[in-house]
Amino acid sequence: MNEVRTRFAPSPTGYLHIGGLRTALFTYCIAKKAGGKFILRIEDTDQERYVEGANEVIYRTLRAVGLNWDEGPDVGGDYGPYIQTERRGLYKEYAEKLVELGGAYYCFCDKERLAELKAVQEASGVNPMYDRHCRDLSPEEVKAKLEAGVPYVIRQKVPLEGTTTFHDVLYGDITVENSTLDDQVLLKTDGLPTYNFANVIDDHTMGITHVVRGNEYLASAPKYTLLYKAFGWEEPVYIHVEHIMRDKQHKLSKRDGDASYEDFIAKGYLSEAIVNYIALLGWSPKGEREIFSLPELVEEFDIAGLSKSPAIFDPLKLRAINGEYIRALTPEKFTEYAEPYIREKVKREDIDISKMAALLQPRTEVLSEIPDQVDFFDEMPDYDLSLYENKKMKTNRDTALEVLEKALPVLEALDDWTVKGLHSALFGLIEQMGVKNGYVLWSVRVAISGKQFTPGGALEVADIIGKADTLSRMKRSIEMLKA
RNA sequence: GGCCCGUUGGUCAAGCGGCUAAGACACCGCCCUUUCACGGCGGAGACAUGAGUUCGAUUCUCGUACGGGUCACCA
Repeated sequence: MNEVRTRFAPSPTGYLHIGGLRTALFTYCIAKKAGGKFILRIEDTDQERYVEGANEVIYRTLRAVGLNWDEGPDVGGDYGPYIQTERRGLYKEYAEKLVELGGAYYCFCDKERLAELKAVQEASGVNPMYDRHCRDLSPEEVKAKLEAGVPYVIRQKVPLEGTTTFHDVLYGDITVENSTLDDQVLLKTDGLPTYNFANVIDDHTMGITHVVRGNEYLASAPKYTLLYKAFGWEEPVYIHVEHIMRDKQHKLSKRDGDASYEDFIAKGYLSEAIVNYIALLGWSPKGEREIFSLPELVEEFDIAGLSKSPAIFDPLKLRAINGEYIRALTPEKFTEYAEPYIREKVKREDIDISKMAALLQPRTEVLSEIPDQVDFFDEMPDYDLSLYENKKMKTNRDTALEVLEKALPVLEALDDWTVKGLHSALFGLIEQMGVKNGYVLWSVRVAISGKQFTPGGALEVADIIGKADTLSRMKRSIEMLKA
């Protein structure tokens, strides 16, 4: 029984798209579920698009989410090198071998001729395809040109007639007419392979058993099948996955500003939540549970749960899942994550961050929304007195003034400045006045926060900002109500 | 345009010939509650369309519409 070997093969473009990350995730799951190997390969054959430092972005992101590879550029392995430009000689060798096998041929057409050809074809409404001008050059002609140093490419020799069928786990058999297939370039003038060729050579020589890739490759898949056949190699299992969309007609793209993993981290999303959410885009687990850690995902993963139609990325759902992860955090961990965000707005040193974090945790879905929730702790903002008007609490400016004037001395006399102490003091007043809790507490909370919504109620806010600040804020609010 | 693929509520989706067509997010209402949240309960909301096959189609076949992919010396 052969070991399952899967690979993630990104191009170093400088950032890792969320769709690519999802492909990596599925690829990883397939390997790990079967106890196999997950391999990282860098597809950098396009010299013009090379971006400095791009490989590191890939390593960093994959490691951050826990998709550790068993073989790859920086960790090595028995099938290296794992960077395509470092395998350059291999492709040429195989390309030449394919020529001998009759599956490819040398082509000396220059770009000008090709452009002209394409222009003519387009003008006459024909599908642009290479006209196979060099396909039947005699061995002597080829030899002469090669010796003369004429630049060349090697093209695939697609059968003129018949059909080709390839198999995809999700889509089943897909059959196409060979006549619709172009004699695509396999080896470029610069001696490097095109994706179409490198991919086949690498997957085979690296012993890849399952290929997960974006569905944009579905159309070229038959050509790969032909290549495998020409070499006499066994094809890997194909799984083409649909795209992640921004809306019904647009893919989630770099231009949307929120398509990369690092964008989401910067916005205060948790790594685990991102992974969990993207797993649910285009894949569904068997049961009704939808919160999974990476190891659980591996355990739960089943190719049968993959979807054949595109999925629209829903930021709201990501938020909700992120909220679940935040709530599941230990208080210590949440405090650690939240502190930098709290500190954006809260500078005073006498504040108990962990108390504040405890209030924030159940009402935070994304870390970046914390600053706006805590902007009143350092200093109470100016606020509109209409905040005191609340129908349900039966409060208004007049009742607020009455309540605050009664509460002030009670609090001034309070020594046990804790939530517990505050509770007994204010509830004593409530009982004495014979009113509902909210009648008193609503006004107090507004008076010391100046906000309609706060993390925690009057007791918690008073506890955190301390006695002195609470009293001075109340006095200020009383003055405002009197004016 | 040619070729390939897809189409279940607003979104993600379960479903694989017979179901009152799951569930989650979002939305609405109620409860809990000192606000907002959290939590609990409930509600509204879908098989693109036309034929066929079948005793019976969301499910199978074909057409139509709509959407996506692909047609590079990019991956």
